[in-house]
Amino acid sequence: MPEPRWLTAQEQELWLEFREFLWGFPSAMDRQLNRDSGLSTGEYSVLAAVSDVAPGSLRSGDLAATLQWERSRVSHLLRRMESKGLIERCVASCDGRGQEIKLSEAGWDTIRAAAPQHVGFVRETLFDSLSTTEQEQLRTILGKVRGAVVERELW
Amino acid sequence: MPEPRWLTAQEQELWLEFREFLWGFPSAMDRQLNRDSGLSTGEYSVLAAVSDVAPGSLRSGDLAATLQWERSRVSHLLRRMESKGLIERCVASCDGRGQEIKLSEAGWDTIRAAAPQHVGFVRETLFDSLSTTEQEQLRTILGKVRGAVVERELW
DNA sequence: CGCATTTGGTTGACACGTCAATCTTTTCAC
DNA sequence: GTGAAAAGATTGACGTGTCAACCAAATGCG
Repeated sequence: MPEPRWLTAQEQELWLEFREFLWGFPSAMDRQLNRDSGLSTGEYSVLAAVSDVAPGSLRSGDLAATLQWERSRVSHLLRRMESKGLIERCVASCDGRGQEIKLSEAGWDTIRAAAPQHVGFVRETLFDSLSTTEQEQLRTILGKVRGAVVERELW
Repeated sequence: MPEPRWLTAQEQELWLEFREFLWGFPSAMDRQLNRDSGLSTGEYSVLAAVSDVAPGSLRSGDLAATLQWERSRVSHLLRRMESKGLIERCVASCDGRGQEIKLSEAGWDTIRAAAPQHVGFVRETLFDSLSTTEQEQLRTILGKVRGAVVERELW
């Protein structure tokens, strides 16, 4: 077994910062959403996705595809959101297996109130703090790292 | 209430990619660790942290400080790791409240086997795929975004 | 038609993190 | 010393995600 190439001190620093960021940013987003709207990131994603489609309702499987989530993850979250009164579910008209998802009144109110604040958070933290050049750099960098992960078949 | 500045199409794209990355990279890391060593990211962090200190044992609170985790998170994970036989706990000699954490034999074997592969993953995905310049750019960008989040008191 | 397979979705067990409450030992002011 | 407050750590309830097993409706092939 060849000795692995350990990280240099500099690399270690970047790696630590990177890992902290990977944990910290999503947590911050969660806190912002929860504080301002009582929503989790997942709940926000669902409300945003469903409110974004034209007919105002969505099949649960399509939702999973849109969000790139596992079916069961969607199912669990929808159950909790239904019990909170954020969404409504009924069997699909065309396919007896399917579930039609739509927002309740409360769901609409919630997403309408939450969206501006959440977009504000994203804009202020991600876009206002980075130049256009840096945004391009970030995109490039994410793409490369993602590519390397995909190559290893771990994405 | 002023109409928020919504995201442009370009911004939306970066934002989506960013969010996917924030979810995807840690998941990939988890998969790598679990596949190669049967460890979760958290378990790896604990083994790495404890194995890194000179005396080979650590107070649970110091571990929490090192990892920047909440005490209860550490406590829960240590309980699970102890039941798996990865670590051992005993009351601290100098302070009856404290817990001394040390790796079991199995814990040592596990971290010794896991570390090279994990470092390999990090190196191949993060460092080999980015130029030195890009690594610097990434560091700058993360710092700026983090700063903006900190300013909003959400980090 | 009839039955196996596929597809849409749910469920249960479990790992993980957070928060608030709790417990015990230590500290410290008097 | 003694009692209140602080410090170290655990616990329990709950939200969230994964995986594997499962159920029911739809499909499709003989």
